[in-house]
Amino acid sequence: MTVPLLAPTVGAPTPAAAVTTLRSRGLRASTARRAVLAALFEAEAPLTAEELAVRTTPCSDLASVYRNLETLETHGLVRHIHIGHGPGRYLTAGARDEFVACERCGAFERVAPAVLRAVRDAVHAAVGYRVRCSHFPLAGLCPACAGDTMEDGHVRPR
Amino acid sequence: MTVPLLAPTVGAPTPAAAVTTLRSRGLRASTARRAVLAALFEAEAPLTAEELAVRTTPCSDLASVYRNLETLETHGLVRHIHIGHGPGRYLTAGARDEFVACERCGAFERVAPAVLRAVRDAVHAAVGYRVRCSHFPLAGLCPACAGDTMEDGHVRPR
DNA sequence: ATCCCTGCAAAATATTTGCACTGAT
DNA sequence: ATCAGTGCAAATATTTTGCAGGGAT
Repeated sequence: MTVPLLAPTVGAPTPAAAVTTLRSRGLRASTARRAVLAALFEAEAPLTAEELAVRTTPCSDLASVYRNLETLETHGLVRHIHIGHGPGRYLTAGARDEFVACERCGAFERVAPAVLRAVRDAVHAAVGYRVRCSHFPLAGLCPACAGDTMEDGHVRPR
Repeated sequence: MTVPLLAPTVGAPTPAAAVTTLRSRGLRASTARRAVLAALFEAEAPLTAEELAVRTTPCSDLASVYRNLETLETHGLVRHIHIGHGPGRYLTAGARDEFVACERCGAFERVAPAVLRAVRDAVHAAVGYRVRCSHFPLAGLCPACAGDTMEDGHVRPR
């Protein structure tokens, strides 16, 4: 896939703007590509390739969805995150948001840059790594799942 | 796989101790199981199921390695982590270490609990999640890869 | 002797690739 | 008219599961 790890966020505010960007790079605005872009811009949450294929048939099939997501990602219009063990989830690349994800239920949400600044500083000072949670979210338990945690560290069975 | 998310760390200091634990739980100390345990206790770093299968043939095949890792994990003798996109990596469950992993080169290392306390506090205060980096490591760039980072956010091509 | 555990093969999940054809430019 | 991009099928990678036979207790 060769996703640039720290590509500058290019992004585009609308599908039309994305199409313009594509053309300016010498890429074609095919029906399948437009359909994927439209679905991503309409989506309220990050979508899997499978979900995108469903929403774009008969305009696009799964293999083309993957190929187009890769192309769009290479050109900074799309990016994806990995929530737990599940399939990758794609989103438009406007904001370089970072995420926390619940290991137990798969819930996830955006984390404010300010919070992560503290995280980055602590980890950088300790081990020299530059933390970045925009591709692999910070893992943990969401409030609801953490509420199930008992004193001894077990998770209460549901 | 149903790995208990917050199972208490049982662990065992040696393969022999692990065998004792197995027997006390009514499980059998089969040749394949002993071979997997021996390989994990000898390993310097976390191993993939594939690597374990290679190191244990002809004592154990890949499907049995997976089944045994699951059993051993359920009983708190083994655990695994996910480094980037790669296959899961298994290790003995003695210490409930947490990790940071480099998204670029796959390097990883343990993070001191004290450092993560700061991380956990910051994230819990901000979004209510309880951060835990023992299964999905904190992601970022290792010092070497971060050194390749240029001012504008690009990663310098190699 | 019981039955947990094994090997082998096939399935499941997620993603990638080969190839001939079609549509955007 | 060109050739980037497409659909379809097959391949790849990781992990799981069904089943009949074997070994630990």
